Amino acid sequence: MMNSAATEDGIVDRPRGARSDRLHAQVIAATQELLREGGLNAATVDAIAQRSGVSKATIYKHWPSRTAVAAKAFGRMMAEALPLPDTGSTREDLSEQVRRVSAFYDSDLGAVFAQLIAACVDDPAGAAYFRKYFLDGRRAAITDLWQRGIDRGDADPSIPIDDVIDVLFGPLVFRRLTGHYALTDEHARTLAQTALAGLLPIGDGIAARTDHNEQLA
Amino acid sequence: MMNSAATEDGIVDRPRGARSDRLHAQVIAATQELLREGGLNAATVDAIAQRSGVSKATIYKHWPSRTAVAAKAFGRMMAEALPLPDTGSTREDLSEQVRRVSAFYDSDLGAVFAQLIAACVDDPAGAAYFRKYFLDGRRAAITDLWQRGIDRGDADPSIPIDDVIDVLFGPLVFRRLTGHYALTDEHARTLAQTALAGLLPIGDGIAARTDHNEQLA
Amino acid sequence: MMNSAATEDGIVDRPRGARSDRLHAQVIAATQELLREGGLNAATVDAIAQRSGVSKATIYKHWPSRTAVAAKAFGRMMAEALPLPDTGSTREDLSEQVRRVSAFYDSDLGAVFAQLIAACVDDPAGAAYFRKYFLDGRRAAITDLWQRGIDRGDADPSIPIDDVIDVLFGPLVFRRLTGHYALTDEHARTLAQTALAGLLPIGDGIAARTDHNEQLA
Amino acid sequence: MMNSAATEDGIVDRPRGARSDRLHAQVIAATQELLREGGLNAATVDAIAQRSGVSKATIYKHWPSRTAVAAKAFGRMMAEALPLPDTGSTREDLSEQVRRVSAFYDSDLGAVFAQLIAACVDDPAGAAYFRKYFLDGRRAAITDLWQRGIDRGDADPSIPIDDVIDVLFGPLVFRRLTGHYALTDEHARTLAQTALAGLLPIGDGIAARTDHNEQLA
DNA sequence: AGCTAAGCGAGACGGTACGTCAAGTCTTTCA
DNA sequence: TGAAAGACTTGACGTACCGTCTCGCTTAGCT
Repeated sequence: MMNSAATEDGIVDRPRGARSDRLHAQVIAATQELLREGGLNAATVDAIAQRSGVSKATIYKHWPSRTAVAAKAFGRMMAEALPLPDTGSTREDLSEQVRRVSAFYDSDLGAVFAQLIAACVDDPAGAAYFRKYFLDGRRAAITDLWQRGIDRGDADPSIPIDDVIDVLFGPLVFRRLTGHYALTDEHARTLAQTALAGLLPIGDGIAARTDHNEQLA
Repeated sequence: MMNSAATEDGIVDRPRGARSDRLHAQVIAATQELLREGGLNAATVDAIAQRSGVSKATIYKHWPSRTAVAAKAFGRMMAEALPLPDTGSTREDLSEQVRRVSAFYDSDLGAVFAQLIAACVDDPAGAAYFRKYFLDGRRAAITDLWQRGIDRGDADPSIPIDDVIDVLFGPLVFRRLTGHYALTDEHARTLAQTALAGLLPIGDGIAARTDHNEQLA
Repeated sequence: MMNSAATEDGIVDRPRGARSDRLHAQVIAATQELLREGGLNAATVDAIAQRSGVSKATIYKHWPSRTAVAAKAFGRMMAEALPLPDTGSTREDLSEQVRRVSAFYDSDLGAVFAQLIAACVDDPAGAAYFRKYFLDGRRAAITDLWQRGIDRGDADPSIPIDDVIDVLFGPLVFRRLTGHYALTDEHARTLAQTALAGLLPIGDGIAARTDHNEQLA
Repeated sequence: MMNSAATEDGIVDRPRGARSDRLHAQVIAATQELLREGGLNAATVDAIAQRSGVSKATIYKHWPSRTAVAAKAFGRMMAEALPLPDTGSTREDLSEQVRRVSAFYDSDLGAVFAQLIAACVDDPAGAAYFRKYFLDGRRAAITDLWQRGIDRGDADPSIPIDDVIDVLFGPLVFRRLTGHYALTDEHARTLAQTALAGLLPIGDGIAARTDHNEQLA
């Protein structure tokens, strides 16, 4: 399945050199165009090869699978999208971000996002690329935002950041993939509120948002 | 794409009659076997036809797509799995359920679940089946659990049930699909706690878990 | 390598039926065109599929390999070529036929013949087709010619027909393939004479052309 | 197609010098190993380059094509194989040689021989190498044998030597390539007898093996 | 009981993309 | 400066699976 040296996480150790880098960039650019024009289904390896002028064989030397190419191209493409809000309030920031991400998922590029996640299910190597070139960046951004909150004193440092991120955005991913609940701004706003406030009332055997770590003992 | 009358939600209005019902059951049974043996990839339409003794053409008269068949088979297969806990405490019940679902996602059949979600992305008709025969049942169960909490007084009736469900289980789906965070029992336990307690402390401009609807105004 | 039921000699037992027959004929016709236009190299499976309107997958259901398709197409194409001479003299007939075959090998279609033979070397299944649809017919024709000579009394029935054929035409094949000796009419005429007369003089411990079987004792 | 100066017959005029000679020898040796181990298909240019430690570019400076390399390697490899018999009788010598060559063609290296001939069909430059480094030597040997016969008086000097060789060995080549007739010792023996005695009886309007040239007039 | 028409089994088919392979060319780097 | 290393293009390969389609056979259900 893989035809190049690969590090343990499935990321291919691609050829080095100026020429190689140029080809690499051409492939990414062509893939981005195709993703924009017709989604993941349009970004076949043949189409990428043709559009980029780089041969299929070379593409398979640089990436382990089509999904990996698309994941990297998509990650680069979205790098500057969805800039973080900075209202001074962590609650506001997160709520706003949930709404923005919801709107994004509901867009054409959001469909590409869904296709990529889907493609990762049977392609662990591709999934590694998706995480490295898309997810990691997104999650780092939210982590920054959260850290600001901690510094400011309105975020609880004892909550695992992965929980923070996934409780806020996991629901949107779930909804986007199965379509069981519409990705409207209204729903996003409510979701943020629900997630941020916690589901159950205080005093149900647990103090709300205090002493988080203790509860695990 | 569809070769039978279909209702607006993509569910095919299949032929009626005893014979038809028998064939239907055979297909579902064969598909379940195949899903168990080799996941979604093993459940090709050809394989289902061969194993069930029902022809491909007939299968496509009963379902709009392969995904739809698999979704229904999977739904039936999982119907009795993951029975709801009933500890008397909503918090305990939900926390326990999050852990069970996490363990399920981490299993072989959890992989099938992920494959089905993935397959739904480019197959709206299949997605309708997945929702109808799998998701809806799951969500109804959690809804019941939540209702018990409301009746008991430890659940807030103003929170949209879709938020309840998705905040608790969306993170697990997200993690299962991209693999960015392991589905361990430890993580599940913590996640439940985080989701149930709310992310931010009380007094950050909002009262925790009270007067939920008001906030939307 | 083979994806259809195949008889022991490598000939695929292709689907039956009117539609199937029509497709079969289309493939053969398209292949013949391509062979004429650009030789074996032009008759790629993709090209045949495109030109014939028959899909690649179907072609591979009817034949075990590209060589097999080409061999059959070529055999059908050449069926009426090179009609046997009938001068009343076996010597004259054979000599004439050697010259005709030499001229044929030297032509464009002779090049295709050489390419087919070459392709058979690493494709036993293709070779079976080449023998069945091309060689066998040719050899049967020479056998007929030879039988006329036997009936007439000027051919020796004790000589194995395979020796007759191969001594006369094997040299031409050899020359065509390696190009070590030109396929001129002059050379063909001389070759026929040499082959027909025998290489060594009478009285070299063996009687010329008499009692063939005895010599083996 | 060719990247070095080449003489008119396709033989590359390779670089001179001690270093160059060493590289040349390494390539030939590596190719011989590969041919022995896995036939022509194993002797890919990449494999030869790797095994010999000589780069592909350098190989293409010394030879016009892969076939050419293999042909030369094969020729060198077979140089001492199949030594000529010398029984004192031309008939015996030739008959014995036909049997030896038949046995050789039926061996593993005989398969390589067939693959090389096949490869020459679409590679005139390679064919030139095959003739120069393999065929020519073989043919010269038979020519010597035949000359001994002429000197001895039991071979007819008027028969073109190319006819002698091709009538005797062309049939074996033909049989080896298409597999239409088995390469058994029995068949070889009979073939030699047939070829050496001539196909048609004396008195069929031509004197057997006499006055060969006259017949052409 | 026989007729008829829908339902069905069997499986051929087109389409589309996949990932692979090897030949031959070209570039970069090293000694 | 010449070769090693190896990246790159090209072109074809054979495979897989989807969803469609055609052809008879079967079997209800009606006459």
